[in-house]
Amino acid sequence: MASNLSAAPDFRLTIPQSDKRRPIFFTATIRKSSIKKRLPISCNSSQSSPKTSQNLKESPNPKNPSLSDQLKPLSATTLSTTKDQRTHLLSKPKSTWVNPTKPRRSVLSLQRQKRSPYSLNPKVKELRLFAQKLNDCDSSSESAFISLLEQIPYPLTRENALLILNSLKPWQKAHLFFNWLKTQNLFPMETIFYNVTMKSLRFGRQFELIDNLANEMVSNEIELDNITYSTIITCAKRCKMFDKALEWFERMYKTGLMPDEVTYSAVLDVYAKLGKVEEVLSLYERGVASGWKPDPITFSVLAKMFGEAGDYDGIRAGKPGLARSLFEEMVESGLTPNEKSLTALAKIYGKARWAKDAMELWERMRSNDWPMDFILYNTLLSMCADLGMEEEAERLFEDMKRSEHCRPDSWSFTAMLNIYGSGGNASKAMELFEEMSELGVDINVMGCTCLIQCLGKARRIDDLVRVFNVSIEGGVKPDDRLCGCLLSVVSLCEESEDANRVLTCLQQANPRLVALVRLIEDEKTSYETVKEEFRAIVSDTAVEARRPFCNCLIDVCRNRNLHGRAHELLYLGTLYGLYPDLHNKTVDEWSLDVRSLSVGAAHTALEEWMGTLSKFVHRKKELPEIFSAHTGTGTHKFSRGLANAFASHVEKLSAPFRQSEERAGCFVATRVLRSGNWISSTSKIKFNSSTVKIL
DNA sequence: GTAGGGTTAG
Repeated sequence: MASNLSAAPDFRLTIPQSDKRRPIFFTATIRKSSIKKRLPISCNSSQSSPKTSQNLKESPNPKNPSLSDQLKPLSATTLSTTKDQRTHLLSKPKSTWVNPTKPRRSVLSLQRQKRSPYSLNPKVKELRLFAQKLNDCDSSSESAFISLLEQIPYPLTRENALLILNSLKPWQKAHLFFNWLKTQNLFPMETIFYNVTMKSLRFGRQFELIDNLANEMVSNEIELDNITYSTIITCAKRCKMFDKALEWFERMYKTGLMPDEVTYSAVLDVYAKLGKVEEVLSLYERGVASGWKPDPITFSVLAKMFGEAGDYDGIRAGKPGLARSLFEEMVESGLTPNEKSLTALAKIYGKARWAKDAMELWERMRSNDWPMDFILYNTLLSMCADLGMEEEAERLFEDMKRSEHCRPDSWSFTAMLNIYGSGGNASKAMELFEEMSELGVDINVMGCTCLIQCLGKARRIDDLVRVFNVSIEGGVKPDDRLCGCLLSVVSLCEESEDANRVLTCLQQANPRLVALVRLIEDEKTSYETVKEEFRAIVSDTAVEARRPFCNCLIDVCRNRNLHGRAHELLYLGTLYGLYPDLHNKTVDEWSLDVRSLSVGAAHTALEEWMGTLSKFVHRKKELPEIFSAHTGTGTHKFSRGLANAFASHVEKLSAPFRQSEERAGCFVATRVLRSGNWISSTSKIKFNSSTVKIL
């Protein structure tokens, strides 16, 4: 086949814009350079320079499938792609893939790149000492470093140079040494010298230097091997330059080099970090179809992705199930899961609220004597916190105390504080706090937040104030979440004296927020004033704490019977984008989603919504058949109680919503066509139960 | 950190 490099098609992977949110497989297209309507995979894609592209000896030879080809939807090749079948595929890859008449092209090399054998260097000790001297010399002076280098008391053979290069840190020194070596012309600079230098540069996150070195290799026709590519790719990944990582992966394919499993799993992780779940699964499945048996590291990459991709408050998205199938497959194939694989899985089970699987996993870990480290212990404790498994957490915590290398640290204590906190066990949480001071384990801002939340719910304001003060003295820097937590306690306080004591704590952490509370409490404050101060504070607050701030402020108002102000705040929250998915309207159904709202904010939102409906009725505008309000089922520990509170509020308003039997966590009312006679009274709309059919 | 891949919260 004639190969004309300049006319070679652009094989960059592209995803049609309209397909970005498709649940199953995206469509990859091989784009000719003239077609520009597609989105590149990265938002900031940079093309390699023409010079390096040519030097890479890229070939359109179909034996070297491009990444785009790897990612073609399986439906276009041999597999159907429904979720059920995928789960089956993951558990029985071989039987699904056998196709003797048309074997699939391999996408990765099953043989991991061999390293050159380590030759024993008789001068290893002395050379290490010399390298240490180089490491110790003044980093700011290049000339001092070079002159010291020139005093090397040993012949600078290839092996000696490699040993020194390997021992130099930080990256600046390794880089200097490497550049100096090149000027000495003592021996040819082979791939391994570049690889070792690149690894050092990676520690310094010096992607640009690595990129330069890689291009230099291409120019000088020094072979780039799998170790080179995986180092480049992981450096780009660590620098969050995902487009560069993928670009180098593409370049590797184009030169005809097959990735081995290390490079391949590094790339899977790049896609995982980009949130491109379907692409990861596609690559994974193709790898398996090539005969690859993924190892525990690949499992961790996939499992971590599943853990982050799941919509855990929604319909569960099927991802935890895939992680479980993969895990079982891995164990069945004879691999022993390690600490990191187990950490990833424990995290998923916790987030997915899969208590039974979590318990079984733990039993298996114990009976099989699978490895544990302190991160795994801490993750298991967090999992117990997610699942409310207090006794199991206590057992684990005791295990840690008895262990030699996994003594509880501030993470472990925080997890325990979270467990006692979410279980409402303020006494045990306080015992833990005392234990921490005895053991000299400092409480951190997260532990402090959990404990204060717990003490606030138990109305133990004395303890709360003490914990806050001790934490501040111990160096805790309050963040926005801790402030939100204090504000939520303020909203719970029935006695103004208690509220004021908590506000005194909050004053130290966020005086402006306290000033806002004072403003909104004062009925004389104008809406415009509240709006301006609210906007200023929200824009200054961490994104994840903005909505909680607004929720709490609304709660404060409601608890002080300042309903008008609560409505103003809900409006402001909506105005500034804190409640983006609150309302949804289709022709047939109008819905209100209050899952991310506090009880007070949810009440306010319902009143607001019904007020709007009332206006529609008055104006005789067309109404949908169904009205629904989503409170969630309360499976998440922070959303418990919302459904109950909502139910009683609905009853108080005599609104005809009832919990739906078919749709969990959903209140539904429906309009009766024959009448449509909606009656409103005073400020609230009343759905007359004689005219409204209740589902 | 002895040429390459993956781990922890409120």
